[in-house]
Amino acid sequence: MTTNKDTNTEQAILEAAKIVFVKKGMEGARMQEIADEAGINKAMLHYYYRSKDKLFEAVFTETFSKLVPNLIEIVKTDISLFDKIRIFVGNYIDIINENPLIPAFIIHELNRNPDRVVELIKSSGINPIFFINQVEKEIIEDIIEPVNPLHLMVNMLAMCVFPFVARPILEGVIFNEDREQYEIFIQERKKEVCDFIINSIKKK
Amino acid sequence: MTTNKDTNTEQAILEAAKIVFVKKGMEGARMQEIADEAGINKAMLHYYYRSKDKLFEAVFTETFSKLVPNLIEIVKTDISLFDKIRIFVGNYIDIINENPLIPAFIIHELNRNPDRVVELIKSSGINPIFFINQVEKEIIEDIIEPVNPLHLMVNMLAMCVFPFVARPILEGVIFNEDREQYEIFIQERKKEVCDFIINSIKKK
DNA sequence: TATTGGTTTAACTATTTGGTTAAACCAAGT
DNA sequence: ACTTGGTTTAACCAAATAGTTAAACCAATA
Repeated sequence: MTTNKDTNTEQAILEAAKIVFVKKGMEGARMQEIADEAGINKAMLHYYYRSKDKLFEAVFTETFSKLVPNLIEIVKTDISLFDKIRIFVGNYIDIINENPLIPAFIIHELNRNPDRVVELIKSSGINPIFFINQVEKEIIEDIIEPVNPLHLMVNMLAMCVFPFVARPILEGVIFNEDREQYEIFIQERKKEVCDFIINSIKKK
Repeated sequence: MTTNKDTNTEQAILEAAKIVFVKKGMEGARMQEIADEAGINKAMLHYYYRSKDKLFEAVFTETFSKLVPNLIEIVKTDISLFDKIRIFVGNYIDIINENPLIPAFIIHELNRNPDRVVELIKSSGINPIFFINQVEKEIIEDIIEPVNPLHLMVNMLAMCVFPFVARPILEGVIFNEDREQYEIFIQERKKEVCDFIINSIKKK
């Protein structure tokens, strides 16, 4: 009947909604602002996505899934723990660096609707057991020092995510609003965090 | 003129507002909900604090200052880096554990109003230079391995804060909603994080 | 007891905001 | 050219919500 201009508009809405929702969270975002961002009328949002809730749901699911698949692959790959940590940390930091507001977005939603987020994670294929098993295996094989695998994993994730969540603080308090320096810092971290972890668990 | 019942009410409002704001953020919170929580009329909120903004400001400043002074003392104390890390991590985790929603609250506000938060931090007396200097000193004195002090500091903060921000994920995905296990995990971390850090930077 | 002045309440207002609707628009098919 | 059916718009509605106001309340005190 007509061209699939609908796909364009629908996608444009999603992109705009992503920008606004990720920045302001569900409650902070205004439908009007999303419409403006997409350069369309407010009624279009409802035409394509029924309600604010539905639109948010679409944005959240899409945003979340951007973070996951790559990392699942890495964790399942059959390589040494040290290599795995290097690749995981490097990729994770790179991915977040491309969408640096995502962590705060997920944290906000995690507070607002913990069950949904947990459910999403569970059904995403993320399973910490792979990583934990490998750590335990390499401890037994005397490749690394004894270490609690769960704490190790949480430490790794923490060090990757935190600098993005705390970006305004780092940029404002440490780097005197110099974005360049902050970006260098983030790039450094890919090596720095790995060295820090491996240094801590390697056999002496 | 009258008793200082006003102080009671004013304080009651602040407590109630803290609970609601910390949990739901500025936009998610409703004045009516705060009034209900305080067991008073909605108009009282405006009588004592003029506007939602002003009330939020009061809550945020108070909440933030709960986090800071203790830690500033520790950082300035003249003890070895290892001792300092042990005390800092232990105290920081304990303090947050008493108000576990504060980190997410600050993160949310950090996104909404970065400048205000950065200003507040700057004027709070927090100064990373003390910590950084000590790290550099102990490197020169050959007490610890060479390490980038800034990354070290960020790593430490990250590992302390992250488990609270990600609590629903840990509890839901790792501990199968068993709050007890999560609490044990947090307690373990006070030792685990310190060992992890010190292990990484100590001379071999 | 009557006055005073801060405190509290209930009812009200103005505005914001998510959502609806009916009509206009436009590209494709006949 | 005209019909058709999805797309887009402007105007509108209803609910939610921050904020206001005027009157009632109450404890101290003269």
